[in-house]
Amino acid sequence: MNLQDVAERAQVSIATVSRVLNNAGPVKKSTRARVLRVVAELNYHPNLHARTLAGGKSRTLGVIVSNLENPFFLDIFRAIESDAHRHGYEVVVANTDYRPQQLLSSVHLMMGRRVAGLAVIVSEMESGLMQELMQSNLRVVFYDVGKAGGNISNIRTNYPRGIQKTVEYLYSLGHRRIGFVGHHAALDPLCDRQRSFVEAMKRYANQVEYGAITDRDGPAGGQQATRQLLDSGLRPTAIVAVNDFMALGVLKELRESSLRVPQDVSVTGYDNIQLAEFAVPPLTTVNIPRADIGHLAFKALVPQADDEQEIQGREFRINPELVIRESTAVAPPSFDPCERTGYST
Amino acid sequence: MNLQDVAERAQVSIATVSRVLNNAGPVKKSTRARVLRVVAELNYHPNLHARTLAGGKSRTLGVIVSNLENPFFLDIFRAIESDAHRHGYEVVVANTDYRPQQLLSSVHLMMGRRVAGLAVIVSEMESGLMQELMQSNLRVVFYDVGKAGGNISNIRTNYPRGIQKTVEYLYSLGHRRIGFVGHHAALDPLCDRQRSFVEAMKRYANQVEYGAITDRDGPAGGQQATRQLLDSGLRPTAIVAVNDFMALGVLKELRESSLRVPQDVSVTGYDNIQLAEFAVPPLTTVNIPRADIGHLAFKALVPQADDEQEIQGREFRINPELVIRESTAVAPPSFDPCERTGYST
DNA sequence: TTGAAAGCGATACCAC
DNA sequence: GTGGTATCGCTTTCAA
Repeated sequence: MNLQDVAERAQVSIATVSRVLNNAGPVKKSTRARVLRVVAELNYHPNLHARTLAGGKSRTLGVIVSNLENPFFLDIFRAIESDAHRHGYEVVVANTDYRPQQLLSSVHLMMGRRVAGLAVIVSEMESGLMQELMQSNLRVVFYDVGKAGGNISNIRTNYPRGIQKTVEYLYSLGHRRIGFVGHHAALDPLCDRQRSFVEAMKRYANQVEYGAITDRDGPAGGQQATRQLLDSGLRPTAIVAVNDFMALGVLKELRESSLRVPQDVSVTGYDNIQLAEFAVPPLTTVNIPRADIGHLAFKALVPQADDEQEIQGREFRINPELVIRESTAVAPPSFDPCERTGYST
Repeated sequence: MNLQDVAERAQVSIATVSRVLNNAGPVKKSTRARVLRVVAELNYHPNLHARTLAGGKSRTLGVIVSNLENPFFLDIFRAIESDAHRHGYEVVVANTDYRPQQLLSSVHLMMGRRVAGLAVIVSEMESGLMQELMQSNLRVVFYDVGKAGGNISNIRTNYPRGIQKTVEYLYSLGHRRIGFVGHHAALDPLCDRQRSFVEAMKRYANQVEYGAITDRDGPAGGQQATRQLLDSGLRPTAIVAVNDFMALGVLKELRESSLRVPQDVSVTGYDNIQLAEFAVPPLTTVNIPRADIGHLAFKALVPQADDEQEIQGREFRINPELVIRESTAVAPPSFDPCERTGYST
């Protein structure tokens, strides 16, 4: 069914039907009513592909994330979507599962859709794609990667700073043997996170750090990595998880190993997703305001009328704040002060 | 940038470029190479809107869910998406947040996109929309609602059966005062779930049931409803949550009220999402195989070559199985056997 | 206030 | 093998 069908039945031209459907141009009230009636009768819905093709403009935003299952990404997506809807935009989301190849094809798919803007909130960004995006004239906003300028905006949260605050806090509680639990070490941005941890540890002389990296984000991955960590021989008094979602698994493995949190081992997460409050015990973590990030992303992609100036190519900074709950406490007295070191993946 | 640009630069007609891009029809190897080189140089990506418009077919599936945040829905979506990608389809997802109005516009949006098929996995289905969908010739698959036939398939999980198994089990453990925690009682399908609980309870004479319904799916909603339940005066020895996601909040509220699970109060969920295993204590729940549901949905929407016959309008049934973990135990001795009854929302 | 017609960027059929 | 062109369903001038 198409405009033609509606037009015939309503005894008008397709141009008129189009005007009615778009509230564009003058239409006599009676004609308008008649057209609308026919549209309803026929249950007609305009072909959006034809519409964007003819119209030129897209009114659709693309959002690409690494792992929709991790509430961190979902929250950002939802904030973008809500702003978008409020402004008459649609958004289509793509999930990459941390696969660079999937990211590439998702980006191309979005380009094919001629989206009005693209938010790339992923951990698997690679420089080649970065280049391609910069050369395109697609409006893009990145998360914690790349630099602003031209068609590119970005949002930075300073992960190292958050980790540093965490390590500092644990140190102040007397923790010396601290383990790190992460995932996908092969991806640059995630490797950087791991490195942030190592750097933070270095600031405190004679520290031992140990990391276990798994290939899955999420509770199951966190649990597996923790098992590794415990088996490694290091007996950490604290474990820093790369994010809250993984920390959930850390807690579980400790519990199953009869280690009490926080009496025996302290645990920290990152992001402050809602589940962090529902964990047992509630997680000490670093707050990253996902909703704000979503709103900023939207602003970066859709120039607002009331914006003082051109916002294209802007850089936004977000400050990570430590949120202390019940998964951290003073380090237990050290029964076995033998120091070991090592970093396995 | 369009086919024309590529064609000119490669010194061929747009028809040839199209052939190359679609691997359709014969093209001389050298021409093909030249075209591909130009495509790469220009970083050209075909306009998908034009493509679907011209081609007629869509190669995109629509998925509409009530709450992406609830892993139940996300898991189904991911299964559909994975099958889709394997078969060269794309999928676009829409979230309704349990709002019938949002469902309606999402459906219309999908129609506008001329999707090849639509999976409607929601709790807010209303009969009017149902009718509209049946009259359209869009291939649709529903979850736990409507009946198969024509362009409509559906997948049924027999929620009442699962709840009955749960209540039966709790009863066998000696529980008599059982509370129910749900959300969005105004929506028919969710109201049915609540009713399933009441029915199950009725099978056991002299039973008291009490329900607290909130307006949010999820842990926060679960917690709030549980507080209501505890304040109500009924002192339940068991709480049945409408799903695992809410049960997470139930557990938290009980913990904060110094009620031990399962010693003081037993708790059950529904769905068997992964988080159920990570809850403290791990949740007794009813397994609903989300991945299978996703695969079935895909099968219902995309007729497979190797399918013995027409699968359109088929009905799939799924059997809910009780999964016993550690959140349920024998009912504690009854200190206060005063019976109360009531059902608040 | 309305209609006719020129695109939008592809696909696909038909010639050559 | 390759090119020309009708067509998909809509938006958008331009005339009437």
